[in-house]
Amino acid sequence: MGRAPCCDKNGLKKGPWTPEEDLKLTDYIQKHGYGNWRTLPKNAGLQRCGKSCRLRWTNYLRPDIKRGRFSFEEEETIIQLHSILGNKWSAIAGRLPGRTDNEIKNYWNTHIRKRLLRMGIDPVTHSPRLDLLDLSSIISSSLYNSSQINISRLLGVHPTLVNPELMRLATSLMSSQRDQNQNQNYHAHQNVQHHQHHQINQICNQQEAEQFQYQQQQQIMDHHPEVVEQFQTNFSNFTNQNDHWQSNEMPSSNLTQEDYVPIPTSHYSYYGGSCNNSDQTVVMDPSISSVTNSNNNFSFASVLSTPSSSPTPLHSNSTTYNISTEDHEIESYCSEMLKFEIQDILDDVGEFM
DNA sequence: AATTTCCCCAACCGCGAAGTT
DNA sequence: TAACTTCGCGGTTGGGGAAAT
Repeated sequence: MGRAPCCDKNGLKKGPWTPEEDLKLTDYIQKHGYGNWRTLPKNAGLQRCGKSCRLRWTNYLRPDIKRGRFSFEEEETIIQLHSILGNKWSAIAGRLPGRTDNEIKNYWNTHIRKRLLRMGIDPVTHSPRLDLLDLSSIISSSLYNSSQINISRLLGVHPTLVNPELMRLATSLMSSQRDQNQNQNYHAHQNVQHHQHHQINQICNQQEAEQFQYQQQQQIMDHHPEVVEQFQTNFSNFTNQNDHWQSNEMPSSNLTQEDYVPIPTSHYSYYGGSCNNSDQTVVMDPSISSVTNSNNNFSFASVLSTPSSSPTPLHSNSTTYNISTEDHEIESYCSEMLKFEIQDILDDVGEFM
C-alpha cells in the first residue's frame, strides 16, 4: 500500500543521467520549484519517475551541494554524530552543510567504516574490539620497530602458536566487560535514543555469538580461575580507560597521564607542519583535543580521526587531505595505541599458555 | 599492452511515515 | 477510518575507472 508506481511499469528511463536531462530538470526547478515530484518529470519533459528526479536533484544538481573530499572537521563530525545517531544519514547530513545523506553514507561505508574495522574499532558501537583488530598488522608493526613491544618476547613463543581458544577467551571477556560498561552508559544517556538502540542491538547480537564460545571458555575458566580473574582485571582497566575518554574525563585513578599516552616517535609529523625531528612527541591528551575541537565534545573516535597536535594539513587552502596517506597514518597511530594497551593482556595470555 | 581485480559512488529498490481523499 | 498517494530514508547494486598482475 502506498508505494509509488515503479519506473519499469511506465517504461520510464533508468540509469545514469545525461547532461540534457540534468539541464531540463535544473531549468524546470529554477523556474517552477520542486513541489510535486510525481508530476514534475512530465511537466519538465523528462522520461523519468519523480523519485529519480528528486534523487538527482537532492544528491547532485542542487546548487548548494559541496563537492570534493571531506575535510578533517567534516569527518570528525560524521564520526561523532554517527556514534550518537547511528545510521541516520539524513540527520547527520543536516549538520553538515552542503553534504548529502547519500554522500555521507557512501563515505562512511567506503572509507570510515573500513578504517575503523582495520583499527579494531567497532563501527557500530565505536568501541575498541580485540576481535576486530588486525593482530597480524600489530605484530608485524611491532617486529618492525624493535624499540617497541616484542610479541615473541611477551609470549615466549612464536606468534603463530598462540592458542586460538585463548584469543577467543580474551575477546569474549573484553566483550563482556564492554557490555557491562555499555549498560552503564545506557542508563547515563537515556536521552540519546538512537545510541541506545545500537547498544541494545549490539548486546543482543553478541549474546548469540558468545553462546558459541561459552562452553570452551567455561572449561578454561574452571581449570584456571586465578588467571581468568587477573585477565578480567586487566580488561576492566582497559575498557574503563576508554570509557573515561568517551565521557570527557581523564581517569581518576592514580595513573598518570603518561599511562594513557602513547608517544609515537615518528607518527603524525605528516600533519604538523611545525613538527621537527627533535621533538615529534605527539601526546594523545583528551584535554588538548577538547581544546582543538570547538564543540568540546571529546570522544575516542574523535581522537582517532584528529591529530591533537596540529589540525593543519599540508594542503594549503583547506583541510582536505590525501586519503591513502591519511589512512596509513591513522592506522599506525591507533595501532600504537592498541599495542600499548594490550601489552598486559598479551602478558597474561603468555603466562596462560 | 592486455587482462583481471578492486574500489568508489551514482543510482535504484523497498519500506515506512506522513499526508490526502 | 480505511484506502490511497507522495515523500524521504537507509540498504544495496552495478557500471566504470584505477590499480594490480
